[in-house]
Amino acid sequence: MKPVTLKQIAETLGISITTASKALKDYPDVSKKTKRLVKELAETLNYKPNAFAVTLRTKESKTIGLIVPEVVHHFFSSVIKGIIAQAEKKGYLVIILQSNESYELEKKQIDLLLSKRVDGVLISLANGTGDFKHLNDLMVQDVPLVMFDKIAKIVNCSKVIINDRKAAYTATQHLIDNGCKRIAHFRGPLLPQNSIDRFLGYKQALVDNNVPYDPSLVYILDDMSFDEGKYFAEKLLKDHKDVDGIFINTDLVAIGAITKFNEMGIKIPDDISIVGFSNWFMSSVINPRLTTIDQPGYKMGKTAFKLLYKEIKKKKENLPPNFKTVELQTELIIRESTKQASLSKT
Amino acid sequence: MKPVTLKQIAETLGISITTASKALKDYPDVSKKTKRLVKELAETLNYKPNAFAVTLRTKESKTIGLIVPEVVHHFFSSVIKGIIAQAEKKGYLVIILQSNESYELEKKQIDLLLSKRVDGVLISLANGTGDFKHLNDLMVQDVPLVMFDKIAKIVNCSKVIINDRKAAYTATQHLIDNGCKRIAHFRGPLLPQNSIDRFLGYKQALVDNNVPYDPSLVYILDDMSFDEGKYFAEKLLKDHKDVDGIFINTDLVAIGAITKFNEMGIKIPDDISIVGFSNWFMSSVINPRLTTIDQPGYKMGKTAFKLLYKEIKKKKENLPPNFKTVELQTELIIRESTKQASLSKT
DNA sequence: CTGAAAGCGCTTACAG
DNA sequence: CTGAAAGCGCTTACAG
Repeated sequence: MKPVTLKQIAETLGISITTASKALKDYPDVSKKTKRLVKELAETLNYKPNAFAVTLRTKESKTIGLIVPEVVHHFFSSVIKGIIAQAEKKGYLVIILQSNESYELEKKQIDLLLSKRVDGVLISLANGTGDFKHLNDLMVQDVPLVMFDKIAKIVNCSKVIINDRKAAYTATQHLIDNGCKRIAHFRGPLLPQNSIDRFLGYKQALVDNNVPYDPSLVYILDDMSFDEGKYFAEKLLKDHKDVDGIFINTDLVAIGAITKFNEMGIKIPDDISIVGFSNWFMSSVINPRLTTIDQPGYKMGKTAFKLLYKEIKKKKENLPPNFKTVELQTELIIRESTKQASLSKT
Repeated sequence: MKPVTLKQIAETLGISITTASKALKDYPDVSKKTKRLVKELAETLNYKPNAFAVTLRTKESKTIGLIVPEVVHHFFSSVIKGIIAQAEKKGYLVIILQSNESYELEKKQIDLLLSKRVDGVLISLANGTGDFKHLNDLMVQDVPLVMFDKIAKIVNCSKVIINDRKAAYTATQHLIDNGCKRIAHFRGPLLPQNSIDRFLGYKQALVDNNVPYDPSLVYILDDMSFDEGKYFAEKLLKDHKDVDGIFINTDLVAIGAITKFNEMGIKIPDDISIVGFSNWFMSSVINPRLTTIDQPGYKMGKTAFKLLYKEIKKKKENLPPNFKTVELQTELIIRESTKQASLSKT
């Protein structure tokens, strides 16, 4: 059965399409009786306006696009959940695309979203993304854009971030407060802003505490996977017998490292203290429970949509955009993988 | 800047819109020169056909809807990834909605997708879903529907499932083979077909092995969460001092139970053997490593889209639908949370 | 209070 | 090889 159209309703009732349309939308200049008739019939026939016809007229698709590097990922799936929840409240639908950390894919997907005439785009950049022309395409076409988590500082748009540098500083400071002298860092790939910032925060904390910075203690990971965590944990011990602390980007990697250390009989935190990043719930389940930085994914998703929504509204009202960068709070969650600073001080 | 239209291209080149349209789509009856000119200009202006106008004409949105109970969930996010990947290959976009296990939300979302004129719908039912009228709306409007994982047997459409009953039977048999006599079952809510089937498989295995079935050993969980796993692990031990095995729906719950047992000093598998379900990667990380049933999420996603694609094609060619139920293979992954049958037999 | 008409941006059967 | 015309299903300014 073909979907019911306004025309059918109008013909059945012997009125014009115009009146039928207005009746459904409660225009004040339609009689109560007509409204009732139209609405009843629409209900009976299960009429739903053809969203494409509406969009074509109104230029509003009530749909936004979302590009994330990876869907199967605790942090991003939390963000997705936040975005969908908030979008639904405002009557927006979300098309989700996954860049697999690839610049090429990301570019294609922006194109796709552009041709789908989405009302706005939310993006967390791929690790492989080094230039931002594809984002410019959005700007040029006046499609509102909000970046979150993995952002590009140069791109002029609203952003939702955490203070990666500060969070990493806090994490490293915590290790130092626990008496660590030789602190390694498992960092992410070279391009993403957040792995740069976390590295910078780590380094700064060392400098501020007069702990010598040793580049050979910094390991660059590609996948940020559990297996990489295991691999580099073992490698680190081979390279440096004297490490006593590690600040690790992403709990998943940290849990890999803990697993390997457990297998090797290394005691955590007695031999090595570990701080992770993200506060994935598994980090409170692993043995020993992982000290980490809490990174609010769900909230980030909600906030990102809210910012996007504001810009969509601004655009509709022909107001100039008002780019904002919202910084969400992070928190150090102290657990068993570090000696508790508070205890060792008393 | 407004998006470029066909009209602008045609006017710039001094040709008709018709010809411009045909040139871009490589119709054979357009001269090479015209084609070249049009294509070049389109490229320069970064022209992208307005998808809504196209859809309005062609009745094809090249978009499908996906409804899952929960996004932040390892199994479902794997399915999502499979679906997006496969959809992209065929040029389809995916709108993702989350029902939060609520029938009401699910219903609303079907409505939304219907008004968005998606070409097809993929769904895994909410736990709260007890009737299927909302799915009928899809059928009536001739929108292809494929269900996966949490399906309704009565609904007449294509499905992708695993043999939950057989898998649960295998899991329970494995516990019995390991000498377990008092086997508990942590099952899911009452409505979903898969928690019913798993329960049935569990029961059947007991009966076939002359192990008495004791209803008080079956616990019904609501959330299937980590915390519920902990809670019921403790409760189980209070209720039944003599349990020696548990078959637990979902690794997440099983990991909760293991965590609680570890805290309580219960030895796994010496005191109690445990088999989980899903083969979430954390199950090979937890201590002891969890014996479980492997449930192929990514593959399920790919398969579900493939089935949907076939039906979309059938519909376009005005062929009758050909509903199929694809059963994906599961596998028992034996790890440390059960005594290894092979070893104990030799 | 009602409706004819224009138009959103495309595609395609048809005529020349 | 090219193009005028109809139409997809709506919305809305305008006339009556």
